[in-house]
Amino acid sequence: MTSSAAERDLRRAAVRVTKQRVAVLDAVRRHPHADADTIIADVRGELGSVSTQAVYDVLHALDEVGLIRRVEPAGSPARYDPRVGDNHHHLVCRRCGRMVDVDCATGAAPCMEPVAAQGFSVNEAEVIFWGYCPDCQSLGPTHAG
Amino acid sequence: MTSSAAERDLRRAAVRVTKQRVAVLDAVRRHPHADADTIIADVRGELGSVSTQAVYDVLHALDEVGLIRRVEPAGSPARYDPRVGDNHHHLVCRRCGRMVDVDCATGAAPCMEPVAAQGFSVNEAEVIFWGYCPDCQSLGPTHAG
DNA sequence: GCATAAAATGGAATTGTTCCAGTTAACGAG
DNA sequence: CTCGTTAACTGGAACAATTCCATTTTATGC
Repeated sequence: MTSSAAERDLRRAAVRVTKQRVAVLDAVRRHPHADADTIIADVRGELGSVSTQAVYDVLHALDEVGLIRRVEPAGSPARYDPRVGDNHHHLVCRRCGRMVDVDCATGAAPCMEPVAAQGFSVNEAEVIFWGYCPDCQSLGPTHAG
Repeated sequence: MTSSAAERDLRRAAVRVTKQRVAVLDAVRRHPHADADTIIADVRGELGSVSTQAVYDVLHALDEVGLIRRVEPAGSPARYDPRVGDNHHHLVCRRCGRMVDVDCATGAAPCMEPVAAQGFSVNEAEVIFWGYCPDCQSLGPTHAG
């Protein structure tokens, strides 16, 4: 088996390369914004078996070295985003939970403005837009309307 | 005991007024951005005893009628904010979890811009600024640096 | 190949929150 | 102001997502 993209990226990030790690990174890339359960299921499909713990460990490790990004919308388990290195934001459907990327529409990181508000030193602005995805608009809100 | 502010607000919101509800609303107002545990402890201090469930129920009810607002920063239990009706955002300390309100610094709801992005209909923009509070800046990051 | 430290395993434990069935209490009608 | 209806509260069990722990396995440097 030749060196996959995931494998190279892991090696470059100076972390040990294991089949579990390669599989998890590939899974996140195949399913952008998926939750841990989805990743675990996908990885099990690839490798036959992996411990739940291993997947959580890998997701943390990948997040730490910046190969993936953890996003945690209110009321949802954590999601994992393979797109990193830019400061894009997210749009989440209130009904089905679907999540898509959005570039900061008003320019470069407009929301970083209040850098020194109340004596805080701010280094990240996390923006989540809530609404309804195309499929769910017709159906109307199920709850939390 | 005369009708308290909390009591009046509840009545106006057309929900039943119970001592638990009054106590919870007062507790949230006394401790802005507190989590459920803190509210439960405070309410128990006031009333002697309340079921955990009752407090959760009330918090949900108050959120639903718009008397409080639920905020859920990543990695933290839900917090409850008594300030409602405006679209202010939050600043959260990575070290101690302290949360403060911030008005949207770049004008009126600048982050609502991508209203129709990708076919979604957006009706809320949630912004969380991450950084270090004045007290924690000197101490440096404990983790997640 | 061998040593060693990092990663994976499996199982139990936590945390925050919700579900459920039964009891209590608020409040509108009489 | 008593009664009935229905919402709210109680207590206890259940749950989902995640983490902790001790042990075993495995990737990588020498």
